[in-house]
Amino acid sequence: MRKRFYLTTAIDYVNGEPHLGHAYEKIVADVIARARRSLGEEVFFLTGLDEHGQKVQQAALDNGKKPQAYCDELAAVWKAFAKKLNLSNDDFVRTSEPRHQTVVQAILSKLNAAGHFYKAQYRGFYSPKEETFLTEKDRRPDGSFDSSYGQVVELVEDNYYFHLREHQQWLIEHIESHPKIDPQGREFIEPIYRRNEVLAFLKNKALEDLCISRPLARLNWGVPLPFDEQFVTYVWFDALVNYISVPAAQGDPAVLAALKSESRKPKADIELWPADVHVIGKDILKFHAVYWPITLRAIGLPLPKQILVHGWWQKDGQKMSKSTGNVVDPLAVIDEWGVDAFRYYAVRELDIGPDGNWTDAGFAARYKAELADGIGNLLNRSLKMLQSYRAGVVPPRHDELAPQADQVVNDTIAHLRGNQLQAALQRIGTLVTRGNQYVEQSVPFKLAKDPSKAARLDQVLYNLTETCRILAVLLWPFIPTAAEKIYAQLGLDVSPDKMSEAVWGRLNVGHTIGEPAPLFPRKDQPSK
RNA sequence: GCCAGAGUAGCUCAGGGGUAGAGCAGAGGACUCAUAAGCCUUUGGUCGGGGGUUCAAAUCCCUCCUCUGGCACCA
Repeated sequence: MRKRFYLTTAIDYVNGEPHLGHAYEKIVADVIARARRSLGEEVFFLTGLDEHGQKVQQAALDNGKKPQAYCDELAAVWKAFAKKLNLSNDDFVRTSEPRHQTVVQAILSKLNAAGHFYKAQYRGFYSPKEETFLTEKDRRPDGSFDSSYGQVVELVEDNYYFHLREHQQWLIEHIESHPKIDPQGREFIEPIYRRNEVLAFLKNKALEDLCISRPLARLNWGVPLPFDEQFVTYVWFDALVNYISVPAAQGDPAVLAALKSESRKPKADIELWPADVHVIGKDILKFHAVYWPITLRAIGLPLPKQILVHGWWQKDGQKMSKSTGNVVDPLAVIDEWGVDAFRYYAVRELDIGPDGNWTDAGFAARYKAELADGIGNLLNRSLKMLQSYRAGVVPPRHDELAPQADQVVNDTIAHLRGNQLQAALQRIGTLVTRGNQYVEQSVPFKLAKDPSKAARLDQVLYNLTETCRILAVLLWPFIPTAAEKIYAQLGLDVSPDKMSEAVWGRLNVGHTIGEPAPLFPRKDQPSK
């Protein structure tokens, strides 16, 4: 029994269509999850849905449905989306689930009993569309509000607030004192410029207390406050708790102890909290880097080890927007190109952190150059030669390319441990290039014409075949089904899902490979 | 407005006082095992403008311009 590598994605707001941004974040998390499993760690990968709130309530009403029934329908869509992306998540949380809500209420009770909340009257402007309170600062000189807020109403109402100010100093210190949490030098908040933003935010002004309730009269689709039935919980407070409500439901001893839960029995074999990585978008950094750590501290739980912040995608250099039709539909791309190509491009094109730019031409170019003509062609030419010249039977081991393969394996593992997924793919790409160069230099097709060169041909064919096998193991976290196809073509009936197999020489003499077939079929674009 | 960061080859970016780099795109070549794939060679740049420090500046300083991000919301 040992602690699992626990990683999460943001939970998506159910009331919308899955788009490229959602897909990207989930793929990044999935690659990390698969990489860690491949490296031999026990992993728990969580994703899910945020279902409460005004907009969902309103949308359900507009559709003539009860919120729960409405969410059930949409949840099916989102779960199918996760499957389509080939996510390897271990659980899928929905905030409307009882297992989640009981934890939210237990936390609210605990924090309230400990005096973290107070009730106060709020008077001011509110945007139902954005579910947010507005201040005088949000007002334009003429007194109006930006149209993005929709209809703005003036409210006078009581609400519960979470004392934050007393937490400001220790949080600053925590962020500053946790710059390096492992040998790769990962920050508590990464990339470092996001960390600096949070520090600047915390240092520049006093935190305003967080409003954690909404009056039942205005919103009933939420988790009721256990100590005041006239209110439900603010959606953000509700949503963040998913990161520990699922561990609680799974029986994580640390979380259950903090909640003093008597209804659930700890399971000794499930140690999840603290999370190793929260993968989030830059838009929700403040919730994860400020409100969430403070909430955890108040509950008495340790903080997550890392918040990994990714950027946003543009399409053709422009912000994606439904109204202009300037969007990338992940499902359409996957249907046309396959899920592996989609996963590959997303991770290869955009490093975790900066914003990226999706272009269809760029996608097609990478598919052709790196997948079809790169790894795909190397595999195909290697196996076809082994099939033609040696009837598909692996010759005796030979280690000509072993040193370079070992280096690529070592570097790739280091990159994966540091969540440097783009760098890992780039490094793997150098082994593909090396394989193709090796074919040109060793000219096996010429050796095959000269019977006196048979021994040399054996050597070359072994090096090529073994390189392909190593590549399958390295690529598995990124493009699992393609990696498995490589193994199948090599005649190996297991999955290349263990990095410990990325060791030169595991392919045995006398083994017979399977049938070669184009891994990423070339797509000749109709010339327009 | 304020605070960061960035402006280097057609594109994406690395370099960070001492002869300008990579990948892709473009051009040329030899080959033929392969998904007409791959490999080799190669053309591109007064390193945003101006001023300064220095024997020497893409690199340090000043100034201006432009872009991006954060300061208020959103995967």
